[in-house]
Amino acid sequence: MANVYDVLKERGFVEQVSDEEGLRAALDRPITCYIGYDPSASSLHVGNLLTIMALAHMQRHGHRPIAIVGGGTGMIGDPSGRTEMRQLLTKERIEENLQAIKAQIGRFVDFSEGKALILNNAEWLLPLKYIDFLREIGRHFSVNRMLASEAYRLRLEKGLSFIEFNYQLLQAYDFLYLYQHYDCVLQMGGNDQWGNILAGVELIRRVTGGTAYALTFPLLTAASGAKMGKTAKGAVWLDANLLSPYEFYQYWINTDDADVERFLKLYTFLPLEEIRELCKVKGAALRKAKEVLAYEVTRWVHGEEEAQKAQEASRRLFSGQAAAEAVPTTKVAEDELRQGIMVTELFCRVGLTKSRSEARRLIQQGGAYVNGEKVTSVEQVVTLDDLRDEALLLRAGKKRFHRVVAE
RNA sequence: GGGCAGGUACCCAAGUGGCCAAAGGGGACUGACUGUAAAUCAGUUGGCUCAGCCUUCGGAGGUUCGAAUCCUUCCCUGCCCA
Repeated sequence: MANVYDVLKERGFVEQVSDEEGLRAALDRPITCYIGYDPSASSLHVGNLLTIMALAHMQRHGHRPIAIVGGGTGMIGDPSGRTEMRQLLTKERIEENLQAIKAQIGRFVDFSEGKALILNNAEWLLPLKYIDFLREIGRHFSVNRMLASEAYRLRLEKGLSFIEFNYQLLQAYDFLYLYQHYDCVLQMGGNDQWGNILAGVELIRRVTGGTAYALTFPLLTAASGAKMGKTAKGAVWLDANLLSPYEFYQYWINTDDADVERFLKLYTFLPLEEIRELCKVKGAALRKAKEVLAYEVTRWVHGEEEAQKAQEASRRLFSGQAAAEAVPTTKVAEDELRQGIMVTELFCRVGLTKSRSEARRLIQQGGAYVNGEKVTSVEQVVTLDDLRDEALLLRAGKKRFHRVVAE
């Protein structure tokens, strides 16, 4: 079997490694590795998906991945890469999120028979004794060095509270703990975690004399510069309740030309030759590759059936046909429709616009459509008669659709 | 605890008694062009019963015909001192 390191490297997962030769050699035999997840939200998002892909690759190559859900570190909040202190979450909130995330990761990684583990670092972090911790772990950290690091320099200008300053020690301690109790020798994470991960590698060396490795993934930004998995409307969630499979599919099919190949390598398991073949073309033909990307990722996250529905809905909408059920839908009382609803009100209600003023503007700018026909007046009213096949298709701009049904 | 500098719309950032729903930039949205891409150009970007009205400039009070702008007080942040 190929060495995972080579697989990860050629698919574009590797940004930095602490000891390339050493790690590659270590990966010749099954090892245990880990990635930490932050329980600050009840769902993971596309940004995390990259790291889940990495865990999946590890597992497929016979290694044992551990997913740490940061029930303990989540109580602190990582200052890296942030300019402001994050809001501290309550214990209850963290516990809820943790359960949700645990279930989510389970869909991508096989946790049966100890083939992978999912652990909550609260288990060993919460019982820590302050003085003991300072004497055993704290003494290995140089404040001077921490302050000099890139991760903290930014925050030094904006302010950094003591609680956040401790984050790195805790994450390093996690790694040490996993090294000692689970034989875990590799920690991976986004490149913003480089400093924290290295701190762990070093702590392991100082405390045990052992060797551990660090590997970071590129912090993905789309060619547009936007952070991966973030849209103006918020994160691209993996949870179907937070973001429907249709919308998820749309996110991917709208990928920049320049990103398609890179994303196919990172977010799908398609063989590299196939990906290269798909991306050989230029121009509009590249849309085929985007379709494959959108379909594959949606399938991996939401399952075959949902992926098919999303794809079909997408194809139909953009070829001018009626709306399929997978399109985001809002129910409106039949009585209300019978009496008639202002278009501005309707666009606002289904979330296509944030306010009626915005809907009004949209109409004035010629970007509002009902059943494919441009809305020409802000006064326009929609009634039951406008239903086609029991549904109403609203469109804002070029590609935001919403379906309305009566109930 | 003391001194200083700050807290403006999604973000950055002007404004320092009326001409301020608040410059400029970023972002976002719409239109043109297109390929559900990018780039480019143009417009829009607090709310509403929209030629008008209402609510915003850290919170609460106050001065004034009139405040984002002045005063009091409270909260928060940074820097310096302890």
